[in-house]
This record gives sequence, structure tokens and C-alpha cells, in this order.
Amino acid sequence: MKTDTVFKRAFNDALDLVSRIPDGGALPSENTLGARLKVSRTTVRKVIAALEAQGIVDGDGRERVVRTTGEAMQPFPHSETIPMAAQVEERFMEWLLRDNARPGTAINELELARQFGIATTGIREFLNRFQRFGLIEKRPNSGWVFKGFTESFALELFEIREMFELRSARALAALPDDSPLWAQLEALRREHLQLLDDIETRFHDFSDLDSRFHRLISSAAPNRFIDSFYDIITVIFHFHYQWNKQDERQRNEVAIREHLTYIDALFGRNIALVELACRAHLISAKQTLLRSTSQQ
Amino acid sequence: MKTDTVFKRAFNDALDLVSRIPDGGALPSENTLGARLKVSRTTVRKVIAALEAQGIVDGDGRERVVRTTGEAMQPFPHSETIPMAAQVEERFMEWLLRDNARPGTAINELELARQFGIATTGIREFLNRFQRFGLIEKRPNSGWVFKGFTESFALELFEIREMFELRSARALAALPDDSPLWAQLEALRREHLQLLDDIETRFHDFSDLDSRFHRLISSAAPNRFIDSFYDIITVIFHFHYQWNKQDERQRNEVAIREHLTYIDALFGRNIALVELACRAHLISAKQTLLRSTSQQ
DNA sequence: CTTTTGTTTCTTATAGACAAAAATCATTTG
DNA sequence: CAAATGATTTTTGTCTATAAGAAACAAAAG
Repeated sequence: MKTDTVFKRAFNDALDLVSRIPDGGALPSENTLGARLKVSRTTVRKVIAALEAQGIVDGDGRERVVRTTGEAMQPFPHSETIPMAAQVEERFMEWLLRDNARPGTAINELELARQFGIATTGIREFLNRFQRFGLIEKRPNSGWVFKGFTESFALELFEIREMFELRSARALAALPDDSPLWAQLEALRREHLQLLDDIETRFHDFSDLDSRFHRLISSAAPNRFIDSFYDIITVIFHFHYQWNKQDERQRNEVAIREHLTYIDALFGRNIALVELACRAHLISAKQTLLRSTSQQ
Repeated sequence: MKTDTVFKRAFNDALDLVSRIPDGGALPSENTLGARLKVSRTTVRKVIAALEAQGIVDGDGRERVVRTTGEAMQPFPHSETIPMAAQVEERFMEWLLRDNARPGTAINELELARQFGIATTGIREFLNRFQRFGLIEKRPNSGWVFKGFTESFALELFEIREMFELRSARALAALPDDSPLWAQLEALRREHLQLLDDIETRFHDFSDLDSRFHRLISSAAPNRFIDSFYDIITVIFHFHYQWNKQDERQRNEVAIREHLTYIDALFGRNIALVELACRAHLISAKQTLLRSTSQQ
């Protein structure tokens, strides 16, 4: 059976939306709600039915009104709104980290399915998608093997990353002055400065900013294969941040400063400086990653 | 239920193996057979049982002998030895080519499953793996969309291909003289010359030679992400060769000559010449691919 | 005649079942 | 006791079933 995370997420969003409508105000049409909540009308109707059951929506057909005076609205717990696929990824990463991260470890679909409390189909589907990240490999009719978060993995990853990033940075620097990307880059620059100010408390927010920064650069010359490679980078770094918490604040601070130099070089349109700043940043990012790879 | 393609393939291979044993000769041990046929002992025993049923193997336990005097051995049809996953890929490509190759076409799992005569699970698994080829995209809770074999697809593919190939070619040219790759390259050069001699009749063989040549080059500096990208190239070209048969002989002849120039440049260790030959070849390959992309 | 709701049909996501194949454990034989 | 066969257990590949969700069709209302 399908999970109903779509419905639950939509319901929670609907509560939010409805709370901004005054008591007695008309409920938007099903089509409008569908567009806002990003679900089909079928799900909208299910949400409305649930709202009615909680007494938040009254009347029927074309004459539905919002009642916000009643008792507190009860949203579903956040965890029940996460699609299964996303949960599996999270849990798999945790599993790698906690238990069996040695290169060569066999991955047993059945065991994972039992441990995660889902059917083997879900595990299989996840592993098939995860395969492209280069960390696991399939042995037909036998299982999967974890190839390990090794030094060679990090080196190979960064070789490609450097090629892609340099190429995108050059493309960005060559963009005309009226390209909207410059404004976006300026906004990101400000975000970097703000984060630097609050670094003591907000250093965890760097991960997301980092990902957005590098994605902005590669959007200067879109290429689906490069974009897809950035998905890998993002996941690996997310994984890595959980793995290695050592010196996190300090590392992030250094990275922010490197980004700022890099951004300034881009604004300066000086290709040589851009390449220098880009390489410098990637080298330090590589060192960080290398420090937490497993030996062999 | 699982298909028994593993057993059937192993059985056919076993027939081949057994036919080289004189009548009355001893059958190799189950372990030996397993190693030779690349299957588990469980399957070996199933194969032996089938051979016994056909009267090709006689006796039991440790005293099994081969009987090759009986009637002709009956292998399973080749089509029954191909694993389902491989069949699906083939059929899906055909389907794209024949029916619905327009960009934006919706892909319906259920319909494909019915058309291919397999369960939806098989289709899903295939599509999830095929996703990385950049030709299809998933809409959660809805289906998949074929993004089209478009000009931008070809351009994006070749942008990456050029980066990777140049990098590998430089690495190969920098290899020491005693690297075994030079001998392999020389062997490939001879194969190219032979194919050129028989080009009128054997031009179809170029596809495979091409793939092996480029894979040899990238093996000069192995990188899992580049290797994985070559899988994409290989499939796309296989697909493209079926799509566009126009001038195939002539195109392949040109490509062989380009390869030979490229190989000579590599043997000459002259980086500038290598880059020149590599670029020239990739440009002409790109043109070929572009000519058969769908507009828009 | 466009927009909205009501109803029906079709597709996707997930679970569950089971034969094929692999892996493990046990026994025999040279 | 090492290597082979015999028997048993576990896991993978594939099918079928079904609720959740999307999409299509139909009727009603402004």
C-alpha cells in the first residue's frame, strides 16, 4: 500500500493556509487549493474532508467557510509527511555511518528491509538509484557491495568537480553585465557576510549555502550531466558533515572566506584570478574530505 | 518468480564445455564447473541434472562420466538466456525509436509493462537505472517524461565528453614507455587497419571497436565517474546507430581514419597533436550525432 | 462557455508471496 | 584433513494485489 505522506503534508500546509483566512471567510476552490498545495484535486478533497472532520471547514459544495474559532488545529507530525524514498536515503546513510562502513561490506537487501521496517522493493529501488553515486556496486544474483568512502573515491570525485567548476566559473565570468545571475551572486555574497557575522551560532547553515553557491555557478552554463553530478556532491557532503564534526565551525569559516575571495574574483571578471580562487577553495575542500575517508 | 536465464545460459555453456571432453571422460567436479560457468553450485547441480536427463552425463556422485555418442545435444534458444533487465533496455530503446520519440512524451509504466509482457516492477527498476542517461525525468506520483533526443542533449553530452576525453588522452600520452597500454593500443591500431581493409562488408563492427578504443584511452587514468559516463556514451551511440543508418559505411570509414590519426599522435607523445586529433574526431562525431537529433 | 464540484477510471507506490540462485552447514570419500 | 558431494537456509528477482493519488469525464452553477 502507498504511504499517505502526500496527503499529510498537504493537510499540514492547508492548516497553515487556512489559518490566514478570517473566521467565516470562504474556502478557496478545489482547483486553487490544488495549485497552492501542489497536489491533485483528489487529494485536496481528502484534505477538505479531514478539515471538516476537525470542524475547521464548514458547509459543503460551493459554500464552504473557514471556522478558526474552534479548538487548536492538530497537524500531523512532521515525520509522517516525509516520503518513504527520502527516509530510506537518510536511514541508509545513518546505517553506513553507524554500523558497517568498511570497504567491501556486503549490503543485504532483506536485512535492510527488516531493519528499516519496509518492503524489499523499497530498498531495491533506493539502491538502484543510489548506485550512480559511485559508493556501491551490484553483483548480479548476489547482493550489493559497499565500495567504501575511500581516498580514491574522494580523489576521483574532486578531479571531476574541479573540471566542472572551473568550466562553469569561466562561463559565469564571461556573462554580460545585465545577466540576472550577477544580482543573485550579489545576494549570495551578502548571505555569506551575514553568516560570517553569526558564525559562532549559525555555522551549521553553511552546508546549504555552499550547495546553493556552487549550483548558482554551474547555472551559468546549464548542462544536465553537470547538474546531476552536483546532486552527488550535495549528498556526499551532507553525508560527510555528519561523519566529521571536528573543527566544523572553523572549517566553515575558512570556506566562507574562500567563497568571498572567489566571488570577488568573479565580479572582477579576471579569469586568472577566478581560476586561482576556485582552485584554492577546491583544494581546501578536498583536504577536508580526504581527512575523513577510510583507509585502504 | 525469477526467470531461469542463469540456468539456461549455464546449461548452454556446459554443453560447449562437455563437448570438448572425450566420450567416457570424467565430468569435472561441481566446484570446478561452478568456477568455469560463473554460477553457484546450486545451479551447477541443476545443470548436471538436466545433462543427465538428456543422457549426456551418466553415473552419479563422484563417478560421473560424459556420454557424447548419443543424439545431438539440444541447447536452449539464445533468447531464453538473456536476463530480463537486458531485454527491457533493448525493448525500451526500440519503443522510443519506433513509436513515441517526441520530446515531452509521457512514459506510462503500466502500458510499457503490458506491451513488454512483464510486471511493472521490472519497468520501474529499469527506468530508475536509465534515469542517469539524462533522457527521462521523473514526476513524483505521476509518471516519467521522455525529455527527447534533442540538440541540447547532444551538445551537453559532447561538452562533457570532450573534457573527459582530452584529459584521458593527455594522461595516456604521458604514460611511461613500458606501460602495457601501449601494446594494447598497438593491437587496437591493427584492428583498425584490418577493419579498414574489409570496410565494405564489416562496417557494422566499428561500433564495438569505437567503444573499446575510447575505453582504453580513459583507462589511462581510471576514474569511476568517467567510466560511468562512458556507459552513457556507449548506450547512446548504440541507440543512435540504429536510429540513423544513413551513410553508415562512409561515416565509419571516416571515423576509423580519424582514430588512426589520433593513435599516431598518441604514439608520438606530442600533446598538441594529440589534442588536435582528439578534438577533430570529437567534432565530427558530434556532427554525426547532431544530424539525427529531433528538433526543438 | 468557463469555472466549480461530483464521479469514475487509470496509474503509481508499496506490500507480500514464491521460485531461482546463492550461500552455508553437514557428511562422505580418497 | 582437504576436497567433493548432499542437504538446508538465506537472499534475490519477479509477479500479483491493493490503497493512495492523479487524471479524465460528467454534471451543475454562475
